[in-house]
Amino acid sequence: MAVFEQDEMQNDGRRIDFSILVEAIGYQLRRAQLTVFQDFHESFANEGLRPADFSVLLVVSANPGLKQSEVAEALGIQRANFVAIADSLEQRGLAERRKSETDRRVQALYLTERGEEFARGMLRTWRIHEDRLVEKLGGPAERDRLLELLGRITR
Amino acid sequence: MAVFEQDEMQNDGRRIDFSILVEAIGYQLRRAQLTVFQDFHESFANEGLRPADFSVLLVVSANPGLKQSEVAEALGIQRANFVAIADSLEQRGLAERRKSETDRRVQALYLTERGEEFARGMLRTWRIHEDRLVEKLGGPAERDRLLELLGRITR
DNA sequence: TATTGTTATACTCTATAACTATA
DNA sequence: TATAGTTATAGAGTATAACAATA
Repeated sequence: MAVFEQDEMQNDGRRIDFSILVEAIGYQLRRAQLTVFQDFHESFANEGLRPADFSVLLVVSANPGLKQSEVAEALGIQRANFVAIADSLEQRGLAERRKSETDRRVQALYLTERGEEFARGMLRTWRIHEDRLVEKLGGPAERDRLLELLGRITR
Repeated sequence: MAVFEQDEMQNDGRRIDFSILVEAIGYQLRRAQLTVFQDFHESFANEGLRPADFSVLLVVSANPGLKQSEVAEALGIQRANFVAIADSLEQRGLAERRKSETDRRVQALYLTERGEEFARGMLRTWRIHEDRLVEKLGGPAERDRLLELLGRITR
């Protein structure tokens, strides 16, 4: 997304009137989300880690043995689209699929030892990213307040 | 996005541990944004109006005569991608391009009379959508607080 | 030379339908 | 019949390069 300031000077000195966009929750939510994802992307540029990979690694690490479809649904990812994500994590040696003994249809997901180690480093990088955001917000209290307000929208 | 609750019961009664995702600003921001855009999409299903169309109509209405590239940059849209948006608004008879007299390269944008009328109805629909969100948040004070926190991230 | 609008193109993300193997 | 994983595919949204017209 282009870097710009609201009510920025443009157009030969005339200010652009953003009208009610400045108070549109969806618009401001979208802009903030893009800003945060941009920072996330730069933080993980070396690892080539996308937000979806990050969330899958966290959930599988905390819930070893979950079915693919359970991880996918928990994260709001269609199971069809989850296949490529699991493929990539498996090819990178970070996760593995194991066929369930009791139901041969299901693939249970686990992190490899290398995956667990990768996740630990990933979390260190993530905390730096997150701390930068918390500082922008003004502190942990503001972070908590933001999360609480976002939660009211989501649930 | 799939409808789900955090820490929802899944996996035969075992709760899924979302680990630090519950306190990840980017993740919760993304979820909230998807929820709001989903509501926006349903609110404007009849008009077939996308968020980008909405923001362009608002900015052009409030700033008649802006150049295409100015509108695009203000909204964080690449000028190449803006062409199709302007095409569609023009084809629907809502906006029009007028070649500048002083600089024959630039296309200045204006809403048609029909476009202005459309925008007024659009705003009525939008306010219902927005009021629904404000109610979820708890009231106008919470809305203002959320916008303020989002602003700290964005700028 | 630089800028505006444009076209073409590619890449990511997301959504849907249909197949397979198992249950 | 139903479910889990998979494949194929299509549609958004977004990013970059290059071109024509104009400055």
